[in-house]
Amino acid sequence: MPQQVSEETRDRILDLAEESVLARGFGSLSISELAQAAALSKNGFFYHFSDKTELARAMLQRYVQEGHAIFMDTVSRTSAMCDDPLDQLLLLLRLIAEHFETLQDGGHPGCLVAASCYHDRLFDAKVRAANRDAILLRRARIKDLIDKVVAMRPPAVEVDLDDLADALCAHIDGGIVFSRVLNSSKPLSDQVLVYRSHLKLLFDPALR
Amino acid sequence: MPQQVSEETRDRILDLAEESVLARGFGSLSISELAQAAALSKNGFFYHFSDKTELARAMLQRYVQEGHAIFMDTVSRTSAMCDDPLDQLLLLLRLIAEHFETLQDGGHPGCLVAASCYHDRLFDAKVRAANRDAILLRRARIKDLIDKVVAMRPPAVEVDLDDLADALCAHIDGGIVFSRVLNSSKPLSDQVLVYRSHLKLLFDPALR
DNA sequence: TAGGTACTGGACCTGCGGTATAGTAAAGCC
DNA sequence: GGCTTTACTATACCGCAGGTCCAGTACCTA
Repeated sequence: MPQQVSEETRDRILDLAEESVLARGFGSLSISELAQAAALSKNGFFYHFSDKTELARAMLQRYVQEGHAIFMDTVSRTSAMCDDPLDQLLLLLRLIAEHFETLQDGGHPGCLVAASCYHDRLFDAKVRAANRDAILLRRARIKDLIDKVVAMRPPAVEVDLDDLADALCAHIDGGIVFSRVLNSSKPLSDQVLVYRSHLKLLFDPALR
Repeated sequence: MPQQVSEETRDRILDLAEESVLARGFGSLSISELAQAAALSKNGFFYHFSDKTELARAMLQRYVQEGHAIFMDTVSRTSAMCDDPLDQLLLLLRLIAEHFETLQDGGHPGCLVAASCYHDRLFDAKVRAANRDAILLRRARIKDLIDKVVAMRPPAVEVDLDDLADALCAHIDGGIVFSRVLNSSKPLSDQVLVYRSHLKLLFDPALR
């Protein structure tokens, strides 16, 4: 009865799978339960995904694409709002922190990249490679922003810019762990603000 | 045939379980395989742990205790090596970074606290509470060190000291993700050094 | 009306978590 | 030397989940 298009059902499965994987881990994801939650038979699930690994691949791909789109969208909004690269970056971080803070009950659902890195032996080399590419792409996009800042004013101390770019993701991934364990969205947004404060110290001449 | 004491076998099981959980996640941990790897029958495993949840509890408990002991040991070594609190803290971070850098092939095995926070719905409230207490304890120990620094010299900008203490764990947890995904120990030690550089900027008067 | 799409239902196999029962080799004790 | 405890093994079993196979079927499009 294909009144419902394939894409819709696929996305519904991915939504439910993502929620479950972030809460219980990939190995504990039950395909029967997942199918039931998506109002499908077990075979209905296997019509869309050949097996669990293909599901994992699709989840990660969608997660990375969506995350990248949201990030780039926020970047373009901030660059429209102010001219100075440092102001743009600081504003971006404030927006990210505010976004995280508005997340209610239970805080951030979790980062699939971080979660899947703790399941990596479950996946094949393709999935791991996609994960690596996703991380390197994000580092590159953040580094673009930092590079623009550095071009205008040198940092207060010497620092590797790749590492500095990675540090944002580190604060976020670490902040997610705190937020989950302490069951509050505050530690996550606070970690973004710690990073923001670090960049201000590094680049803001008014503080020297 | 009790020529081997219970503790030894238990620790052997926990070692193997930890390795497997960090590589594949808790849900994918097979008790049959685990028992076989530990040269035990399946019933031999259940002699030591009543079920998977008790295994998880024991793993986390041991991980947290050992981690705390190593951390406190390193702290006492650094406090014997220099007098100034800032020097002690900066030295501690350098030692931690160096320790991480020496880890070969595949880098850091992973943080069980971070891994288990992505499996938390699998565990009971007791395990989650223990996890929370472990994180708060570690935050408190790091904050002790930062407090001593602040007592001697104020930070360059206002910053929440709890958040600053959390940031170290965030850099480490995030660094572990990078190290695992990029298959190198460097990103992890670099993240510790980024944190170190941040603290120097905040507290070192020579940089102002 | 033919063929593709998006499924359902049911049978089946394998393997795992977990339980139960019976047995056993070694060590410690009295 | 016998008794108990410790630390297991072996075998059998249950229920459930992942996954495969096959036969069908309601709807849509050409």
